[in-house]
Amino acid sequence: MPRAKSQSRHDLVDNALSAFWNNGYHVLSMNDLVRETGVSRGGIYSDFKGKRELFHACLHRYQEAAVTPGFKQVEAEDAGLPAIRQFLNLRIAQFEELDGPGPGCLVANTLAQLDPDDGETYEYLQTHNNRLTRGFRAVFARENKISGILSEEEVSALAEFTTISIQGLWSYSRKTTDANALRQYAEMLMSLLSAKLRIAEPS
Amino acid sequence: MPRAKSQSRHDLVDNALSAFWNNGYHVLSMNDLVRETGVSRGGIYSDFKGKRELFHACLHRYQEAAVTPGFKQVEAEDAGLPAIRQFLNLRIAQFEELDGPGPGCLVANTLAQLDPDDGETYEYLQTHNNRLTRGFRAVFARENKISGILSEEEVSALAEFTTISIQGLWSYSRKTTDANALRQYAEMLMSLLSAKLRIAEPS
DNA sequence: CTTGTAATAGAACGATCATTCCATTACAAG
DNA sequence: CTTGTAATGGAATGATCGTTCTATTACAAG
Repeated sequence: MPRAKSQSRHDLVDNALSAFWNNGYHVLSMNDLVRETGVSRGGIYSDFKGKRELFHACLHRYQEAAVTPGFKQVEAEDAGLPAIRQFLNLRIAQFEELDGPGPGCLVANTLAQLDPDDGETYEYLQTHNNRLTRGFRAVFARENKISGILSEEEVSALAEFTTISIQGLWSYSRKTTDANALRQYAEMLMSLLSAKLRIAEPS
Repeated sequence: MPRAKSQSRHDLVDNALSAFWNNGYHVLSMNDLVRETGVSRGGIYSDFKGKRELFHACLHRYQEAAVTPGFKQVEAEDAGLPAIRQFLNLRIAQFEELDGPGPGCLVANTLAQLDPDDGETYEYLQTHNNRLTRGFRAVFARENKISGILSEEEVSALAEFTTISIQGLWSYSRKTTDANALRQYAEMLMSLLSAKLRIAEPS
């Protein structure tokens, strides 16, 4: 047993994820994947039917490796607006550790280069966005319960707005090296959300 | 003279633009371009050095063909928040004329699949975003002059936020067929901007 | 040690890529 | 009509793509 399969497969997906994330599905070749993951061609094809199936595994891993660590605070039972700010801060802090532009959001990147008839990938992206919107909506509903200013529809609309707007942030983070611009966006978003919910802005 | 060059070149870029816009740079092959534009391989290569140069011409055409028609109202000397709303409405109306999801924003799409060391394309995308931010900032500064609530820095931050946030809208429009979701986003954005500027929301 | 197996490196394959080239066609100018 | 030219369709090229296959290596179990 030259290589423990379960462990190697874990590393394979992990490394493939960051490779896809940084370079994009179409730009990244199998040669690149072999080099970046350290796993041979045969090894990859013994675990996955092909490039696309490996990519789908990476999309799944992306949730638990990149989204969940920050977003579980937003999904917590008692989460408020500060949880959303922490979610943004975490990703911006990760961005700051890099020298160049960040990889953005794998889901948003994939969406921009999605083959129109790739239904399987499409559904995954939908699931991701639904998760974000549901998390935001729960937070907004909780915050709104205090004042009760917004209707249920307005709370949902605000959650969907936040999901869409934040997609723009990850997209933008691929083009800039200035973490301050991202922080400024995050501050402004929190300010606008606080105002809409009639909540005193946190210092 | 079997084909008037100036006219054919105009059509070539126009058709190539919509092809790139819908399919993305890497997915679209030269065979596709020949088929979609109706111009032969030789014709394309006599006008452009290659696929990349044609794409850059399309990025340039994108400004005048897709961005300017709606955004010039925002850039007008007397433009206010309603001009921004009209800008969004126009693009959403164009989206509605399609049956499936829209092509989103060519700049945002390109950004998500940008080769990290393609500086020329990178600079073009920067220019596009600067144009949007400058337009928004002028509007916000004008609207803020009435009440004077926001500082100059806050006006700039709000403009940059708007540019980034709207990128998310175009990204999202690639995944949905529901124009109402886009309209709901636009309404919410305008509502948040109005609140920040302490302006009575337009009915 | 030998044996069995899992993973390797890398050749090979057919398809497709961007690009180049060329013989042919279409049409305006003379 | 003939001539010149601009554009065409399509073959050819070399590179690279995703995928398959094979001979070899590395290592645990007996």
